[in-house]
Amino acid sequence: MSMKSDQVANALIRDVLGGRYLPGERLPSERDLVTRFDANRGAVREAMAKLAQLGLAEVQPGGARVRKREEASLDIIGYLLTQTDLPDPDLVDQILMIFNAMISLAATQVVKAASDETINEIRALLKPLSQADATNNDASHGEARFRLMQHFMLASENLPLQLVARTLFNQFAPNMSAVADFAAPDRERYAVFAQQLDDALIHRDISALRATFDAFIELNRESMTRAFMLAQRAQEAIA
Amino acid sequence: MSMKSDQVANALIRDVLGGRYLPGERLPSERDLVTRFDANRGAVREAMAKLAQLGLAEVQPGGARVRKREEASLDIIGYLLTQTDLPDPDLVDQILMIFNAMISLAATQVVKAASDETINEIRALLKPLSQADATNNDASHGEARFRLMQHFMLASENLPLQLVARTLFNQFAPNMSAVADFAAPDRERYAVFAQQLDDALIHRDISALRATFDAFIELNRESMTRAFMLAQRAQEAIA
DNA sequence: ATCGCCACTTGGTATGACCAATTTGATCAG
DNA sequence: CTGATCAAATTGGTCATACCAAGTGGCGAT
Repeated sequence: MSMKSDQVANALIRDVLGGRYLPGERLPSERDLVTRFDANRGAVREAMAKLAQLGLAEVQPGGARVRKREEASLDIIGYLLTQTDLPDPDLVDQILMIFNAMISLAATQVVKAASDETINEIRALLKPLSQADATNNDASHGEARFRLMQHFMLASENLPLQLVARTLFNQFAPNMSAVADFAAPDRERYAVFAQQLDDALIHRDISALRATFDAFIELNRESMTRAFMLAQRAQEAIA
Repeated sequence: MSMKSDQVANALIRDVLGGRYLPGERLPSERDLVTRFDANRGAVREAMAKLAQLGLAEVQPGGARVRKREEASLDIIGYLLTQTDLPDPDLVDQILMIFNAMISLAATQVVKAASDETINEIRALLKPLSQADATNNDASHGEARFRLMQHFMLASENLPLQLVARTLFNQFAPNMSAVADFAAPDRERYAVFAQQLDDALIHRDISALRATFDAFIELNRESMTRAFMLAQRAQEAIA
């Protein structure tokens, strides 16, 4: 059970992102929302403050107005993903693209500046991914990938980069459970990726690193697209 | 004059980011903050809600605790930049790095998918930057650069990418006024950049595009570093 | 049709009170 | 002395009510 102010905020966010209130339009007054949600004005105010902080509304004496979603905070992504039953594949693709760009940037920084010790730590994390045969199950394979990315992030020592990546991941992950079941990792191609990445790390070869991550992005995108198709089909089968 | 709740929030944010309250530590109770800031509890609660929404504090019945800044929202960047008189050069460098990665990604998407018309629109924006001589003043040169980047963003049609870039820019720009005066654009190198970018756009050459942006990043970084040194010196001259 | 004025609406703040969850610290059993 | 336990104090969450200042909108005068 969540707080009342959060319930109100979530409902309003859903309405705004769903297009019930269009950009520039006036939002109902706090006193009206009190009756609509059967809440206290304090709770409604906290909800409105949250919308304002998310950049979804501009609230002033006289009334609150909806802002364009392009002017909002990154934190609205999570709400956008939950607007529909199944997350919008295009949006997921775009998020993955940025996420990979962040990791690629982190990796570049690591190759440029990290100590040999750090490089070796990361190389150690590549081992579980370099075996093409399924000695580990899908879950542990996923965990290995996660640890690898996380280590790149930490080693980059770039706070805003970490914030972007974390924000995206935290909003992304919980919404992908419906699709995750259909995303079996392509171990062979991951193994190739791991091998190339290892080489790039050893020689501190930035362009090779970039090329490897580009291939990695494609791999991610393909498996995601496939998983989405399967999830879609499964959902239609129910209906 | 801003709202009381904002004043309280800003003060608390400053304290948290400044290390007055360490991660894991308990924040003062809302009732204590009421006396400390001479505000009512509603205002204090809205301030605490803002801290929670920024990911700086975790607030539960029983007390609020500070969270690690790595777990915060991207929206704290602006506050981090204002923590000191002059923004932290390292942080600025990191932000620029991400910002350029975003534009580079946007440009990649544009080259991959945009219509010829869009490509030509962007090429038109390159003209003011392709002249090495100072026919336009520094301000209009800056505006031309801004319009170029903005057009890439819009043309990418990638919402999360726009959100990341906008968030960073909006928090970054207002804090760089103290340094901006010392950042005269290197027109010659920008002209080279514009020419290479034009070629990459014409031939839709992604790798050339990447290489150009890499050079652009370096150009940005160098001019920023130089501007910071000059600003630092000017500030020391006052003191 | 335009401008200026005024009543009304709206958000911002302030008190005071009560509930539920958590924390705290004293107490007690081992 | 250590630990588990339980009751009291503390804390956040919600509610009701009231007042102020800033913006809105409609009215009438020009």
